[in-house]
Parts: sequence; C-alpha cells; structure tokens
Amino acid sequence: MADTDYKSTLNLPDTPFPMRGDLAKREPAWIAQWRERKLYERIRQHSAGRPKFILHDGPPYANNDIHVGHAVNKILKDIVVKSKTLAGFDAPYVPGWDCHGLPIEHMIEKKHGRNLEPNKARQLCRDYASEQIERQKADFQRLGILGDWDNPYKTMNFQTEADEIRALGKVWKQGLLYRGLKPVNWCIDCHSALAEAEVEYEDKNSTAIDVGYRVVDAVALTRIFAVADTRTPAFAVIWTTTPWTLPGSQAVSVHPEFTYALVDTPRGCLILAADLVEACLKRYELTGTVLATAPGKALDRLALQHPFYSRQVPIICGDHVTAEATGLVHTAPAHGAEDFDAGKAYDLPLDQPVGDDGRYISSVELFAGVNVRDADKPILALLEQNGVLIKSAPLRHSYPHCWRHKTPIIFRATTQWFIGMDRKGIGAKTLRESARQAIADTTFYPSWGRARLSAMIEGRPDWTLSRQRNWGVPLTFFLHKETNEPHPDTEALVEAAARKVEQGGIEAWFAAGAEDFGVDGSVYRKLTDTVDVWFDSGTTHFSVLRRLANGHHEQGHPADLYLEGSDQHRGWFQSSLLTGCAMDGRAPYKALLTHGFTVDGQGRKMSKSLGNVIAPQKVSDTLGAEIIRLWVGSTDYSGELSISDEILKRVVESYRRIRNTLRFLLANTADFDPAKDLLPPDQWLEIDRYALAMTRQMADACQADYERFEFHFVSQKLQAFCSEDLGGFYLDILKDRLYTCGKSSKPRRAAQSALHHITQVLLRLMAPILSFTAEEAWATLHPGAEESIFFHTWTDVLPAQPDESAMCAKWSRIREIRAAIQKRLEALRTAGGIGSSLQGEVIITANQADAALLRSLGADLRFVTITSSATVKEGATLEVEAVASAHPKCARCWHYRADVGSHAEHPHICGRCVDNLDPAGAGESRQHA
RNA sequence: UGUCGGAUAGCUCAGCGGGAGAGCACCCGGUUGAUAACCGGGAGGUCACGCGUUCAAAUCGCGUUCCGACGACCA
Repeated sequence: MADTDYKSTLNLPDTPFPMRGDLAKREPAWIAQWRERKLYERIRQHSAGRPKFILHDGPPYANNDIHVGHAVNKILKDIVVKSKTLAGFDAPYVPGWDCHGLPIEHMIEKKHGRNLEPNKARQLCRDYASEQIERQKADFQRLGILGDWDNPYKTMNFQTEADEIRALGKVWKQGLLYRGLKPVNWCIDCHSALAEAEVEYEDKNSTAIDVGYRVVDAVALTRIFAVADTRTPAFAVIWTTTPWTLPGSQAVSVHPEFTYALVDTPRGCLILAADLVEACLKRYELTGTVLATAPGKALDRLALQHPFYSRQVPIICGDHVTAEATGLVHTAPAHGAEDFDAGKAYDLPLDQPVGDDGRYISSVELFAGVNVRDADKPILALLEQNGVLIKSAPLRHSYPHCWRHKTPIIFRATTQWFIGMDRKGIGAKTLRESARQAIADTTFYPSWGRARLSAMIEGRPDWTLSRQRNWGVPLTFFLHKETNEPHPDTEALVEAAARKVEQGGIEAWFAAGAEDFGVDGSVYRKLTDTVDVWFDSGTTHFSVLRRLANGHHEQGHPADLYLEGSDQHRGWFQSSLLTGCAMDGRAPYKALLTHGFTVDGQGRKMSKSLGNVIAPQKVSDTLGAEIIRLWVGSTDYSGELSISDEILKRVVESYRRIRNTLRFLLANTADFDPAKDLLPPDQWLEIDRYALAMTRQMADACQADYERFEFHFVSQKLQAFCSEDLGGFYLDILKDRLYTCGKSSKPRRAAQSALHHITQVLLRLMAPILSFTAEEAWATLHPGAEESIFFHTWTDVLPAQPDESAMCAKWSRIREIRAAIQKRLEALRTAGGIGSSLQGEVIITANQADAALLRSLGADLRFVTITSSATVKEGATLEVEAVASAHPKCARCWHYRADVGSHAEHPHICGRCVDNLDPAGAGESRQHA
C-alpha cells in the first residue's frame, strides 16, 4: 500500500453542518419554518402540565420602528422564557403592545390636522397603531423571539379596553379615586395634564427676575420693623424664574422663622431675608443699609401691591420658603403645588389665568391671548415701566419637560381625577403603605432595584389619572351636573360601560348618550375624559393576566417576572404596582428584573447626530440576529450595555468558536447512532469520564446562572468550555482515537458516547441564547424529523458519576503537567528540533505523587501529551525533557514509532495501526485516553 | 446638589483580603486528517487616583476624579 492510501482507512469528520453560519441569509428561513411548523404552539403542547413560569411582557409603545433597546429587552425576555422552558417549566410568552395615548394621537394630528372629528381621529389612531404593531412584530420575530405572535395582547383590543374599565371600577370601589382641583404638570403641546412618569428634567434658559411688591400700608411697616419712618416706598422683593406666573400672583410668601431686614437703598427700602441682604445688594449693584430686622411671622398679612394689577396681595407665611435668592417667594396658587397649599391655608383666590392652550384667558388684563412662552418680554417691559423690576438675568437651569415633546411644561390648576396615595384602601392601608409592603415582598434583580422603587413610591404625589384627549380609555363615570357627585349606581354603570366597550371598543362609550345607560341626561353628564395611558399598561395584570383561559391565552397571576429597562421603575413597574395594590392589595409580580440602557463603545448615548446608532435591523441583515443575541447574552446588563462595530466584531469571533466546536462534535458523531452505539460511562475510557464530569459541572454552573438571570456568565462559560476544555484539551487528544481506531471499536464508540452527551448538553445550554444555531444543529442531528431543542429539558441529560470530584482533581493536575510539557515541546520546536508535537518524545521527571498519577495512565500517557512517546521518572521536582523522535513516522497515525515497518504487509505503518486495520482483530486496546 | 451603581489587558467580562485572570483580538511558531478551521508559545494591566486599616489590599474604610441611573432644584 502506498502512503496516501491510508487516509481512506481513517474515520475522518463528516457533517453537513457548515463551518460558516451565513446567518443573515439563513435565519429568515428558520423563522419561516418555525412559523409553518407552529413551533411555539408545539412547545406549549410539550410543556403542558409542567409548573408555570409567567413572564408578563411589558408592552412596547406602538410607535416607530424598534431600536437596540427594544432588541435587548425582547432578547432578554426570550432568553428567560427559553431557559425556563428547558429548565422544565411551562413558560408561555405573549407579547403585547401599548396602543393608546398622546404620541399616537399626536402623529395623527400632525398628519391630518388638529380639528378632526373625535371618532374619526380614534379610527385613524387605531389603524395607525395596527400598522406600527405589524412593523415592530416583524422586527421582533426576526430576532428569533418565540412567542404567540398570532395572538398578542393589545391594549386597544375591545376586550382589553373593557377590562381596563373594570379595573378602573375596582379602583373606584376601593375609594382611591377622587376628583379634585389642583396644579398639575401640564404640557401645552399635549393640551393635557401629564403624570409624573411623563415628565423629565432638561436644561432650559429662563429669565430670572427680582421683582418688588410695594408695601401698601407704610404705617404697618414702620410698626413691624419698629422704625420711625421710611421716607421712600418699601418693596418686598421676590425672585422667580417664571415671569409668566406673575399674572396669577396672589401672595408673597416668607418663612415664619427667618429674619427679614428692611434695607434702605437708592431704589427704595427693600425687604429681604437678613442673611441674603449682602448677596442681593451685590447682585442688584446697589448699596444699602439695614434699618431694622423682623421675624418673618411679623410680616404675616402685610398688604402689598401687585406689580402690575390693581389688586393687593398679602404676605403669607409658609415653611416651603427656602433661604435662597431673596428669601421671599411670589405665590401663584394656580401654578405650583406648594403655592396651592399655601393658597388654601390663606384662602387665596384660585384664579386660573392660563388656558389649555397655554395662552392667558380673555379675562386676564393686559395679556389676554398671549402664550405664556412669549410672555416674558411684555411682562418684563411692564415691570420695568412700573419701576418694580429690580434685576433680571438669564439663568440656565434644569426644568421639567414633556418627555414626548421635549418642551417645557407648566404647572396649571385644573380639575382632574387622581388616584390618592394616602387614602385608605384595601385592609385599611393607604396605597402608599400597601405599595411599601408589596415592594418588600418582591424579589429584585439586581437587588438595588428595591431601594430605587421604594424611594419613588415614598416621594410620589397622587397619580393624575385623567386626560382631556380622544385616543384613550374613557373614565366611564356620570357626574351630577350641579354637585359633581358620581351617580349612585356607578358600580353597575361602569360594568355596563365595560360591556358596551367589549362590543364596540372605546368608541362605543363616546358614541353613547346618558340615556343609553338609563341615566337621566338632564341631571347627569357623561364624562369624556380619558385615562393616563400608563393606566392601560399598568392594569395589564388584570386585563391580560387575569383573563384566564378566556381568550387565547391561559396565563397566571401574579406574574413570576416583569423584565424591563431601568426607566420602568417610574413607569410600568410603578404603575403596575400601584394598580395591583389598589385592586388586590399586592404587586402583580413576584420579581422584577431590570436592565440598563444601550450606549456606544465610548459609553455615550446613541443619537443620530453622533452617528453612533446601531440599528438591530441592519445587524440582522449583515451579521445575523444570532450575533445580537450573543451580544445581549454575553453582556452584563445590570449596567449599561455597550455596542459598537468593534464590539460586534468580537462577538462574531466568539460565535465562530462555539459554532466550530459544535461542528466538530457533529462531524465526529455523524456515524454514531445513540440507539445502537451508546456505551454506558463505566465502559468508557478514563478521560471520557473526566470529560463527562467537566461537562456536568459546567452545565450545573450554567443552569445556576440561568436561574439567577446572569446570562453573561453562561456565555463566558460556554466559550471557555469550548476553547479550553474541549478544543485545547479533550478534543485535541481525542482526534487520534476517533480517527485511527476501528470505526465501531469500543475505544471509538466510548469517545463518541462522551461526545454525544457533550453535544446534547451544549446545545441545550446554548439554545436560549444561540437559538438559531442550536436549532440548526438539532436539525442536523434529527434530519427530517419534526423536532426542536425546545421540546426537551436539560434536567435529565447526563449520567452522574460517583467519583467525579476525585477524577476532576486528578485530571486538573495532569493538565498542569501537560502545560509544562507543551512549554518544553514549544522550546524544542522553536529550536528547530520538531514540527508537530507527535514528532517529539518526552521524559517526565516528577515527584512520587505526580509520577504515580502519570503512570496510572499507562501506555496511554503519550496520547494525553500528543507525543509519540511519554515516559515517567521519579525525581525531586517536575522536569520535562523533550527530544525529537528517532523513529520512522507511521503513514497512518503519524506517530513516530519503532515498530513501523515490522509488518511485511504494511511496511509504512505502526503496530497498533496494523491491529486497527485487521477486520478480524480486536483492534488496539486502551483504558485511559 | 442628594442617593445608588460602575471604573481590572485593545474588546467583553471574571476575581472581591495573601499568586492579576479567561475568552476574543494581537505577535511568533506548528499543523494541513475541524483548514476562510485547529494546536502551542508570547506580548499586553502602577486592577481610575489619593489616604487609611492590615503582617498582607484589585479585593475592606474614607476622600477625589470620571461615567451612568434615579431623585431634587418646580415657587
């Protein structure tokens, strides 16, 4: 036989599983196949009857295409659901969408104008939301997210709208809902009140002004300050950054405990907080002398002249006044929460000078029709003209903005519906108290989420629930036209409204008249307000989770997990908590998991102007969705998630390693039929059993990582396992046995048995993250079958071995010694002594224990070291001698052996190859490696 | 301005009181029977900075800087 012919006698790897994934091109076909074969439904069937794990989807808002943040969120959810499925749970996933609310209504207004007939507007909103949902849905599915995509929940489904009305009824029944007049966050562009969750702080340029309110009663002033006379007019000086609130000014507040000074200046006598006199005078560029001081409470009710109206306003006392600026605060009850409270205490008029559109109403002298945004200039001019503008200066400060419009909001007193935080509800506890308890009963991943949510609940004001908009679920109440009291049959009427909405959607409520509910329309009026859209998603635990087996879904309540970005502590986590506590006295979730936001490689936010935006659609189309999945799965999401082209490139490299390891496993078990060829571990070689032990430990650790939702540890472990334990050790050593031993020989079948188990475990462990690849490999293992990795669990795969820990200890030491050997061989190689390590022979000197360890491997030691000969000597310290073999190279197994040529029939191969080639013989015998 | 979180190799991340690590990238070499793969070796970090506690600190404490989240600054 010629040298080259021996190659055909080897068992070389063979598999259709390609080395390159070609992911971007092939993934869509997988997704199509999953849909056709109804993979999600079939997983449901396979997991029927198992304990449930309910991840309740936080609904993304049905507007705009998805960005990386969406991708991160959905992929994390998908990893959770899939890992729970593999862990032996029945873990359904029903994606949802948040459909009502201003942003959509605004889009429609932009497109079709503001004066649409309300029902027409609602129809357009509905259609628009549906379109957006379809776009987002396609992108989510493209990421490999498995779920009930044909039956998602939408907050605009009639059923869901109706159930939200029922939820509202429940909150009302608990006595937590009330109607009240008070200043709320108001967005001029929205024409609507905003909830806390819709307000964000941004820097704004304002004009900060110091305004003098002339003291009307000079006699009273001299009495208060115990001075003889103030020859000049006296002014109480206030400082404000919102000149537009001055038309609403009804008082000037001082702190009762502060000391105030009467300061004689060229501008007249100024009343300022004593501690701030110096700073103020400097700011005003004035000189002055303090004539006298008096406590704030002595100024109480001193009459002042409004800076440009004829009315007089009093000085009042309030603890909200701080020792800043002048120490006096102008007070407009319609424009601030504290002002409102102070106004209430002093029975001040609650005039509302600003209308819905942000313009002063017609009764406002001098400024009727002026938008508050344009009011600074005329007001300043007027103050100047009246000689009461003491100072004005631009100021850049942080100011509340509408989170949708990014425009500054105003405070404006309006009549709204609120959910009271401190009203007694279930169990005679206030909502705040229930929420506090519910937070204590919730598990947080990571743990600091608890402190964050608590702090928010402690500090938050009542929930402003009503909106004066069209595209939202209505507050289905009837109020008495004179008393504004709700109808006595409110509970029944809410249910009647819910039924109507169940049939015809929210449109049905708006279309109906009071008489349609048997209510006397001459006495009661039907509300047309809608609820804050946060109430929609905040009640999905009721409208979606509670709807057991009624719709397409059978879900559970409370949910096991809510998983959202950290912004949802003030959003969905909180709105759901409050409605849960209001309705059930508990949170609708058992645990909360939160992830950070996505930033670029330098830690900067993604923005179009920076050009650092990474679109998930683009990554899917170039590198493949699998790469985004692996990126998510290998990032610590508790902080920020960095993504950039370079980072993605690294992820691709890391993916290749795992994929190729898989390919090797598949290629070397292609001829292996576990039904016929699988050997039990006690018939394996020692190193195979060690490989099994390693795999088991790795699997245990990964499963624990999944359990704690720490997926990046899983990715890290899989990567390290493939590289170090398999590629760099076990598989490298195994090649000789797999290739050169008889195809069906016991040593080879033992190796394949181990590889079979490793493959099974590896695929299960990677499947939640690398779903496309795991399914592709699974299909390779089960050609033509209606199979899926997700029909299986990872709980019962690996046989346990009794001596695992001893075995691992032993082989760890062997690997350490092996590293020393490789170092020595490398030196020999660099010196030109050898090329391949098989060209080398090693003599290992080791202490007694190590020597015993190595000798226990017998003749198989040379296979572990991948040399042609390895012998052991006992000595004091570990030393390795490596030399080039003097023997000829076996043409078949490439080992350099003395017995090459000793068989006449096979003059170019070694003894064991001769044995392995003998069809009648037993083949070579191996015990250890 | 407050609270919390983070700062370890080019990248992603471990380590959390006693040797500074892994994977990927990089350099060198081997192999050509995992081959647009695989194996070996190497280089690369004053573990943000400073001060403390300790026999010993990346690891504990305090402070500083930077980054981030969340509050507040609404009058």
